[in-house]
Amino acid sequence: MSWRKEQGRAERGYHHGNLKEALLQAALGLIAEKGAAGFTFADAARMAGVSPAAPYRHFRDRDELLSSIAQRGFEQFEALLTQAWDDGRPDTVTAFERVGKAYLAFARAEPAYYSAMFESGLPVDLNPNLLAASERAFAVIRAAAERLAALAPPGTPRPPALMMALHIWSMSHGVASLFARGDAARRKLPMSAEDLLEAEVLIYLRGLGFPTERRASGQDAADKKPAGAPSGQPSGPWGTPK
Amino acid sequence: MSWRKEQGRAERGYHHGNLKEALLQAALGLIAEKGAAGFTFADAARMAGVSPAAPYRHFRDRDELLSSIAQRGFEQFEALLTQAWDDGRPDTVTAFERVGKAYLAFARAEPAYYSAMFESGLPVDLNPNLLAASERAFAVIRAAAERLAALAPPGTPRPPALMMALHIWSMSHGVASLFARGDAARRKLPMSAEDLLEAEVLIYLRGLGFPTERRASGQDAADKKPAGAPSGQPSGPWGTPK
DNA sequence: TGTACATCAGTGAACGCGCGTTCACTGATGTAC
DNA sequence: TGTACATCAGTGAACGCGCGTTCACTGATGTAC
Repeated sequence: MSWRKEQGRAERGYHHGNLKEALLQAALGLIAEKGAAGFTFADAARMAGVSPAAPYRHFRDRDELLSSIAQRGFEQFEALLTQAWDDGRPDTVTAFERVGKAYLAFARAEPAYYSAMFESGLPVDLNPNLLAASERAFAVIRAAAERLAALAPPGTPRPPALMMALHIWSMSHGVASLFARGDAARRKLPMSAEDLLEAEVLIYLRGLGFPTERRASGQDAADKKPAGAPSGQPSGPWGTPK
Repeated sequence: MSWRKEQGRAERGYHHGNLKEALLQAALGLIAEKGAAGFTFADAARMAGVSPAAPYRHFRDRDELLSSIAQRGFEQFEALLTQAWDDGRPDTVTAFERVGKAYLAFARAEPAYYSAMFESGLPVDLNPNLLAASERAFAVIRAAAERLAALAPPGTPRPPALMMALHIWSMSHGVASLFARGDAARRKLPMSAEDLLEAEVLIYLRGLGFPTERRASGQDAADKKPAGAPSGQPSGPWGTPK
């Protein structure tokens, strides 16, 4: 946000120059503040410092603006997940865990995008662009699940990689929606959402036959995690069972 | 819905007789139709066949009506979960699975309640009645988790029962929100949400050390499930891994 | 059993408001020659 | 390099609409005696 945006029309001249972008930013702010349902076209125009008719040059209506935001959200989400996955480095299980945490981080850091993507009531299946963006994001999780499936120890029955990916998605989504959202509807929790999800994923992976002692694959040297990070007990991230 | 409700004022007389209830029902219908954000006080009044001022005799404002619905939703939810849990019969694992399915069934059958409870943006933590109702519902899951924890085979590390309960909650919530919602925002899935969740919970339970061959505890006689129900392969509910 | 009165639930008209959308317009920008 | 013109982006006034909320009111119900 450059300071020029704050100046309003006095210094702006007749043409805004970057109104489409400004409207998207304004809407993001409004959604973060009042929820996807609370934002209005007129309000976005006002925040961008233009007349209420101006947005119609760039978006057919409110819904088109909202789906643009959802779409951009999925793109950023995909980028974040890709970065977290880091092609499975230093080892598949660690990277997999990191993807889950990235999911939470996104919900927390970008409540407006999250809300537009998952809670705005937009029928994702009916909007081809949106659906494609959503699927590209999910594809990151799916690719990670494929790698995990290929690595799974034999002997334990396991579902297809697609289903594993859907499991991870729904775990992450459940924790994020209930406990890691960036707005007032977040529920309080006697632990961090990250620890909750980490334990959940670890138990799940153990159910697939993976050994889940931390750093079991012996790649400690490559592990980027700082020493002293929480949840490092050998028995898992939840302390000692009684 | 009795036919009398449809008649409007002509046969109703000056007093409605049951306006509070009628407003709740009307709001439920509107929320199911247009989402929690889309329903208006005036619309509810219109549907109940009274003037726009009448609702103010029963609810301070729109928000109070909305939280009443959320609260009632949590109460019905609690009842449904309690019934599904059935005090752990015929065996704990089976009953536990059934609780998960009841979660999905609720999301599907009562999209309006579900939306008011989880997606309306109501800050549950700030409304004591609502919070209490929400916690009573969660307590059912928690009690089930306690029983499960007490039963867990020794040797496998496991988290406190509270955390296990939160895991089940978030799994169910994730699957329900993404794939089993009763409205247009539901995402398509190449399998049933029920099967997805069942597999997820089974893998999770296996990760806790439970044997997960179906009906492992030998109480088949008491099992209420009809023969021929899907997902009965011995290796789990997802078919044969390749 | 009847009457007087208090209480309650819903009326209907009115208000100010902000929204979405349209319209003819105008100032700015880009381009052909 | 200059000019004419087309195109584009934003204006501002206006519209109809439905909402939330208030108000004095009135019809119905219940109750004391």
